[in-house]
Amino acid sequence: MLDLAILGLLHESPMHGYELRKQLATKLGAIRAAISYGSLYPTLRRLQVAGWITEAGETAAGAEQIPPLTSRRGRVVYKITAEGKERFQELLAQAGPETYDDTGFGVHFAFFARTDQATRLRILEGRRRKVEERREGLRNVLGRAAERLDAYTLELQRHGLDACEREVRWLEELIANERSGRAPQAPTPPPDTPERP
Amino acid sequence: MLDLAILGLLHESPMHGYELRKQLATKLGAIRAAISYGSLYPTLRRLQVAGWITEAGETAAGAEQIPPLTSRRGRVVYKITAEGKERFQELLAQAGPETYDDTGFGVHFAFFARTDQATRLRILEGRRRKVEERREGLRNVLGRAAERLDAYTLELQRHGLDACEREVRWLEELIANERSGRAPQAPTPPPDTPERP
DNA sequence: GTTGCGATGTATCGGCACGATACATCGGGC
DNA sequence: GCCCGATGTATCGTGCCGATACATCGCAAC
Repeated sequence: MLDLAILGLLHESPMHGYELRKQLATKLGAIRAAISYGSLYPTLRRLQVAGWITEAGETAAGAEQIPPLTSRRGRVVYKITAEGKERFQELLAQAGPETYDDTGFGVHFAFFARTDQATRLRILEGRRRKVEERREGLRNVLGRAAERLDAYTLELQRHGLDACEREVRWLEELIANERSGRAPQAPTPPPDTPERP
Repeated sequence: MLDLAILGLLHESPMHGYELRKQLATKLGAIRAAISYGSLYPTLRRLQVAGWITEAGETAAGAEQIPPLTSRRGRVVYKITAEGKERFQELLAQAGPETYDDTGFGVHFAFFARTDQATRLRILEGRRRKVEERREGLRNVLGRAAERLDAYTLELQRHGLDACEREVRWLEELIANERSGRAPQAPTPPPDTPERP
């Protein structure tokens, strides 16, 4: 999952690790807190040995003429390779089971702008299916096993069920939008075009 | 986190691993899918060497007189010890940062019936604080960095923001209920008591 | 009646991600 | 002059996951 996210961000522009982490935090802020360095740097190394990214060096205007001033470590800027772009598309389009869990779906969705409509529909429907299953499970528990659980546990299930139902509705809207070929999303689209003078 | 969940379930009754996994799935169905055996069995071992649980053997009515019929492996039933019960209370009441993330809070909440009101309030408020921070982060991104993100990413943030706002409202309700000393929760409590004849 | 399949049941292995920690530089406020 | 918070790279131990292996049981189809 990290592979996809990192390749996606480096697809937009080269970056060093620290910056990558910050961008990841804003781009995926709705999904996960912030990626740990204990995940980031090993992943970068993995992507590098696989040939999907390369070190670009820090040779911007005004560097390099003072190379070992104080044995400066220097930021390591990574950029995506051609193979990396292919890998990115592959990861983005492929649909394993982990594509539909909370994190996996979130990451895929965040890069929907780089996919085709068919893939978007496939992923949205897969996610819907998974959330519906979860919803049915919660409904069953609330229906049949309700008397065997305490009030707090039940309240937790109710809240979870509510979240599932909301997400399904949200997904339905997105799917309808995709099918009608409309723009990504317009939250309650305005009755008439306000950009027109 | 698994430690708390397992000790909590074994606190209710002794169980073997498979059953534990199923109960966990229904009790925490709103929080997480189902615990992996690759987590469950090592955790059970860990709890056992720590002295918090013990093997209770499978000596129910009608076993043991046919011990090695076909070299039967036999189910391993675990039960909680007195130290385990202490540990459970300790884990349940202690509030580290991981107590307030999605999973951690969910597990704690699922066992709220075994806590005192002060602890419940502390955890509910800690969780609220954390969700509020997340909410503010999303509001900032949607406000300031909106034009630098594509429509799908923005929609993801909107959906995340909505979920945060809902959860904060939910927590507010729960906190108000706790403070008023009322029963755990009553989703729009009925106007008059229907259990009375 | 046997065969085969799904549920029950215990267990390990490789790999990913996390939190804690260490270390170094830089700019600015006190 | 000094410290502190932001920037920046990196490793280590540990928890948890998915895949996999293996064994038993009841029962339904043939």
